Amino acid sequence: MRADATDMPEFSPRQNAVLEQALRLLVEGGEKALTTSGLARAANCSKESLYKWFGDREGLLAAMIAHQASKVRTFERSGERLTADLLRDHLELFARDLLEVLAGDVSLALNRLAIGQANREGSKLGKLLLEHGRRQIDRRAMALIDQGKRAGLLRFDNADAAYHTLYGLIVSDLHVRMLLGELGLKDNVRQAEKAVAAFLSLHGTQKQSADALGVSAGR
Amino acid sequence: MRADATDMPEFSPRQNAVLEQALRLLVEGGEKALTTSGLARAANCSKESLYKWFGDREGLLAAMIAHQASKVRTFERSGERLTADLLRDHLELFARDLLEVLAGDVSLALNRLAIGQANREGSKLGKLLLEHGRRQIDRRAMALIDQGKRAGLLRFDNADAAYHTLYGLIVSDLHVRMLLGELGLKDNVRQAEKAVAAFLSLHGTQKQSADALGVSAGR
DNA sequence: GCAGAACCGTACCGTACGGTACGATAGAGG
DNA sequence: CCTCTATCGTACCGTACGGTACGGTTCTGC
Repeated sequence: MRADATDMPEFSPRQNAVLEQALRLLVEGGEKALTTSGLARAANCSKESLYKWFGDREGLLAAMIAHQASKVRTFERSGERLTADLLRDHLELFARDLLEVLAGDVSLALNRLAIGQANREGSKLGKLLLEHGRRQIDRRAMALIDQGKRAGLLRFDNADAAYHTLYGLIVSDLHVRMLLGELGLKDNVRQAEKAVAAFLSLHGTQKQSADALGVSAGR
Repeated sequence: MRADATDMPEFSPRQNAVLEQALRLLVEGGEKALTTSGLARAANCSKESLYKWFGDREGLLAAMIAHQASKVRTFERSGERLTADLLRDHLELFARDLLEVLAGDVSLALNRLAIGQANREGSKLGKLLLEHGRRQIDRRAMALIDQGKRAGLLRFDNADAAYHTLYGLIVSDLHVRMLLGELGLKDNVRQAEKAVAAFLSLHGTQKQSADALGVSAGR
């Protein structure tokens, strides 16, 4: 289950159940629906226990983020010999997963919560969300494009910059739009394909067919 | 001043001054600092007037967005004959302006406010922010890349998709990171250059030097 | 079977917010 | 000079939140 032994408290099953209820309340009604009284009622626990377990409200929010992050594990299946097609497949899979994660109810709700809490410089929640939520996905992508470079399929100077390019091509302003309440894409798969095609056109070592880039006839 | 006669109420000078104070409070202390009592105190007006002018708290927030949007006007200087260098310059200028706008205190505060308010499907504030705040910048970029295509300098099937590609290359996940409390880029200019170089590599009709793409030696 | 801890449900407290009401003040118009 | 309107400052109200306290109940270890 848990690959790396990242310190962190870890919560009891009972506490996890309460955190799950908290996430449900947050998803369904936004931050204003997540009150201590409401959570105690929904989770059949006492407010006293909430404060005993999580300290205060901010501690509860932090625990919710940690709890949610602990549920998401990315399998790093490296090993296999990379070909151009295989690299493209993995990149597209990553893109689809990324789009799916960002569009998830819980992810959107937690991001809205942390963003609403943040002011200029220094949101505990924001930092926590970035570290816990992003680290997994970042590592997966970085490992992938690094592998692509070692296999001679990608070329770039700065792996971090290349990753940000990939991220931007996949997500564009979609994340912010969804955070603001807009609906997601109709076709994540096509978006993933187009983003990866563009990325390979920029950083791939092999000639890319222009079809998937949408620069010639078609669709 | 106002180019297009977009309906909308427009506020009196006094009301604008109050809205300016409201923005200041929001920027300095986040949403929790923007209370009706606090605003009345800061702006030397009565709460009664606030409710008379803006209806209720949500009306006030909407008025703040409208007020801020009314201050941002993009000059569409078209006309001139486009060359490849000119197109690149204009794209880079657009990229720099976009990065600067997104990193602005007021923009971040308003986006945080609207996002914090939003839950799944249907945030009045979110829709308002998207329409008022984004329309200007979108139109400017669309006009630019459309012009580029007519001049034979760009090629793409879907102008909207091309614009989103440009946007993603420029912004990547920077906007969300800043919304979460992270600091902005150290060098907006370089980011703008790299993004435009990548965009031209994808959709330009002329060969792009690989230098600016960061794929060869040279930092 | 019993002691102790953990926990639940409820009641309670102080505070601060959104929104309303009211008397006082100040210009504008005649 | 008088009146009307707009606004200010303050006081007020109901509500609902975060956080605490307490008695009753269940669970655990011995």
